[in-house]
Amino acid sequence: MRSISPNLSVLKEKIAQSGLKVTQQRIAILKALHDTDEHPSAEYLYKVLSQDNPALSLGTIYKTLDSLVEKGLIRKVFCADGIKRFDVHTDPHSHLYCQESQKIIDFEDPELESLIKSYFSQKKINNFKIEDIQLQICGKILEPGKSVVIQ
Amino acid sequence: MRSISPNLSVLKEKIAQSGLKVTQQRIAILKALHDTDEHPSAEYLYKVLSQDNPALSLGTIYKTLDSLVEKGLIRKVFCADGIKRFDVHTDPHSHLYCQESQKIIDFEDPELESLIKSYFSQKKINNFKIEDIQLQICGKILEPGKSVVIQ
DNA sequence: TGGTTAATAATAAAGATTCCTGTTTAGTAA
DNA sequence: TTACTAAACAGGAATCTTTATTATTAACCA
Repeated sequence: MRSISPNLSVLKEKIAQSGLKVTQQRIAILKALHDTDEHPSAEYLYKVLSQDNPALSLGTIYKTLDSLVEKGLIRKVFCADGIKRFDVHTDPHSHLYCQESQKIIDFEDPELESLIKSYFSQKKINNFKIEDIQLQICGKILEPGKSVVIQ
Repeated sequence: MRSISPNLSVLKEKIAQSGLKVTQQRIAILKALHDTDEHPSAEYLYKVLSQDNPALSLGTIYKTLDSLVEKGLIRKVFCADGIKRFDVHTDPHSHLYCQESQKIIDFEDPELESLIKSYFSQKKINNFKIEDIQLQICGKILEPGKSVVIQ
C-alpha cells in the first residue's frame, strides 16, 4: 500500500532544496518516515532509529520533525490522543483513525479530495486564510490484523 | 454565535441520563464547556473554574472530561498541537484552526456536512466501522480581534 | 583545508496527563 | 431522615511528552 521509498540521494536532495543542512540525522529521520505507514510520533522514531544510531538524541528528533514540517517536507497529523504524529505524505489525503489501536491509515480518494476542494473554492470565509484541510474518519478496525480496504 | 447554554437542571438531567452521578464538579465542568466558544483544554477549565471552586482538582477535570466523552455528552477535538481539547457541540460540524493563536472556531454548514455524509454513505470501506467524521480547516485569522465570518 | 555557523547530544526543565490513596459525597434503601 | 455503599473527589506523586540549555561536533563554503 505504501509507495516505494525514495532512495538516499533523493532524500538528501529534498533536504538540501529546503534550505536545511543535509545531516545524517535528518536523512535517517526522513527515511524512517518514508519507510513506514505508521504516521510516527517522535517516540516511535526514537525507538526505531536508536537501534542503528544509538547516539541519536530524542531532542534532535523533535527538532528535526519541526524543521521538516516548517519546510513542508512532512505534515503534522491531527490527532485526538494528544500525541504529535507526522506524515511524509504531503499531497491531499484523509485519515482513518482506529480508536482502539490508535492506528492511522491513509485514505486516498481523488473524488473526496476534489469534492472538498471544489466546495471550499466556492465558500467564502472572511478574515481567515485557508492553508490546509484535513479530514479524519474515526472508528474501529473490525478485525485487527486484516487490512482495511477502501473501494 | 454560541448557542444559549442550557440551564442547570437540563445539565443535571443530561448527566443523570448518561448514568453518571450528578456531582457539583461535573455540573460545573459541563456548564463551563457550554459557557464558552473556546473548545477548552483541561488546563483552561481548571483556571476558569478554580476561581469559584478553589478546591476543584485538576485530576477531577481530566477524569470528568474522559467520562463525559465516554458517555457521548462531549467530544474530543482533533488537534495538531498535542493538547487535548473538548467540544460540547455533539452534532456534526467542522473546525477552523488558527495556527497562530491556537483558536478553534466552529464551522457549521449543513451543506458541507451533507456533502460529506452522502459521500460516505456510498463509499465502501471494508473492515472498518465509521463512528465519526471530523474535518479541520487550518490557516490563519487575518485580523485577530475581528471575527471570522462564514458565508 | 580551515573557519564559521548551524546542528547535535546530553541533560535539565517544563508542561500535560495519569495514577494512587485517604476522604467525601451522591444515590439508595431502611 | 438516617445509615450504608459505591463512586467520585482532592491532593499530591509519578509518568509521559515536549521544550530549553549548553558544550561539542559536523556541514558547508571560501
